[in-house]
Amino acid sequence: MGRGKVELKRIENRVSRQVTFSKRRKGLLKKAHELAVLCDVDVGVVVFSERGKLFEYPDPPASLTDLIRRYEAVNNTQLLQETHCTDHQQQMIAEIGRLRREYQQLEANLMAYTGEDLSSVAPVDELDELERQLEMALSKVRARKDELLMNLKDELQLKINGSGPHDAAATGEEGMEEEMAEPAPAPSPSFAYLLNVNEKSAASTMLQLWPQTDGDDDDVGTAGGGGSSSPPPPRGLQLW
Amino acid sequence: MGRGKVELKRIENRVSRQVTFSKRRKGLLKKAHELAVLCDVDVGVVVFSERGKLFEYPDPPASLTDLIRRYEAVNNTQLLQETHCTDHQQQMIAEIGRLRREYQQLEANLMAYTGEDLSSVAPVDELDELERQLEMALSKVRARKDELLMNLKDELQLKINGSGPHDAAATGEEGMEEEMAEPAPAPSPSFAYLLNVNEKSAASTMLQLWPQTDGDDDDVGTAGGGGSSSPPPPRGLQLW
DNA sequence: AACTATTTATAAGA
DNA sequence: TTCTTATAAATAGTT
Repeated sequence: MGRGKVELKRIENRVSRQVTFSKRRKGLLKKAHELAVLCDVDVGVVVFSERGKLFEYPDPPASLTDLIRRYEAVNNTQLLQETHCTDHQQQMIAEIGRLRREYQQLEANLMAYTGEDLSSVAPVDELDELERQLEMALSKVRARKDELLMNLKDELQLKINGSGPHDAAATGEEGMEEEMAEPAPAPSPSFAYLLNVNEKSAASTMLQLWPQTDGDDDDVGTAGGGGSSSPPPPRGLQLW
Repeated sequence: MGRGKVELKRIENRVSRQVTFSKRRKGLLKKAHELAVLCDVDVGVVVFSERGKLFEYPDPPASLTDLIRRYEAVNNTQLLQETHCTDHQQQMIAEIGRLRREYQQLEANLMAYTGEDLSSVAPVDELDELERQLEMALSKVRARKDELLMNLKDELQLKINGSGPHDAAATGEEGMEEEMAEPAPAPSPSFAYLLNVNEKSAASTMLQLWPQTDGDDDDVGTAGGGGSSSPPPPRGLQLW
């Protein structure tokens, strides 16, 4: 509903995400209310904004608590009453501070790299360095592109020469790749506009922060050529 | 929505009430899902039919329990002074999760931009786009460098020629932003190797997480880049 | 369950 | 953020 159709995926633009959140949250709570009234049933809704703010139905959560009890009864769930929070709070605070700092730093780097905000690159010689790096990056990207294109070309040529009862037609220029060139890319998480944070698994959310499987947890094989870097270390600290 | 408007009151007819319940319940859960995905937030819905049957979102109620826990935490906090920490904990947990996700995303972008790891940029046309962006960045950086160099040149020339004690220099045509032009960068956060987190600015930043700028209802501005972020509820207990 | 005619919800834009 | 408007969706009443 709206001027345009919208894909069911995380809205990357921060502002529109916020706006949409506001509108749809309101809509959802309204729907919940209508359902409850029209059909004379019990409905409970909780929504946590990105920053942890709570929105709920019913509004005076008088009965929401009861609903939750009912829910737990049905599910045989028990809430743990943990009161030992203080210990870990310091650790969490530290963690958040660290993450914020790292994020800002990273963001500044990206802004510089993009040329969007060069204010963090004051001295001329740093600009020079940045220029060099960009040139490097550019050549790498071009190399990669060429590589892919060459692979594609080879594949197509094979199809034409080799077997061939199948159509070898449209190959002319419409280089539609069916998958991608051979041995490399695994994830391919939508590149889109740089700087836009794209999320793949928004759906059922977090609270799984420290996966418990302390062993290994990365999924993105980083570590490009030489500069492997380890980002936010999975710094242990089981909090629960 | 429908052939006719309906009053917001219990539908007396048993059958239509049942039918409407079925339709609207489905609609509600769908809306909940959309909200969760589009806005990347946590949403929980429970619906008890008249006969007590439970319907819920998220579907595999894996996290619904967590949501309830969060809800209780928030809820209790308003009443119980003792468990205040849990509230903050939940918020902190949410914050940490969000930061981690955003950090990883940003990192992936930077890795791509740097050309260090192009695995996230699979399709050829995305590489093409990236190439374009890098070229843009490069030209911006060069422009900035030239600009600085020109300023420098002018300044020097003025010193040689005019020798006026005061600087009336570079004002000539610099449409520069007011804040930072040339007058000596204060911070200069070491550009160095991209990806390297510079720890200098660490100290002052952190632990100022939720500025306590109490507002009203909706949460507003985020923080992502700018940094300013609007606080989660005032819910007492300053931790820092 | 399907099928429309309508009402709602909203995405964009101001 | 709120208002407005064009459209997409949800769904009430019908088949």
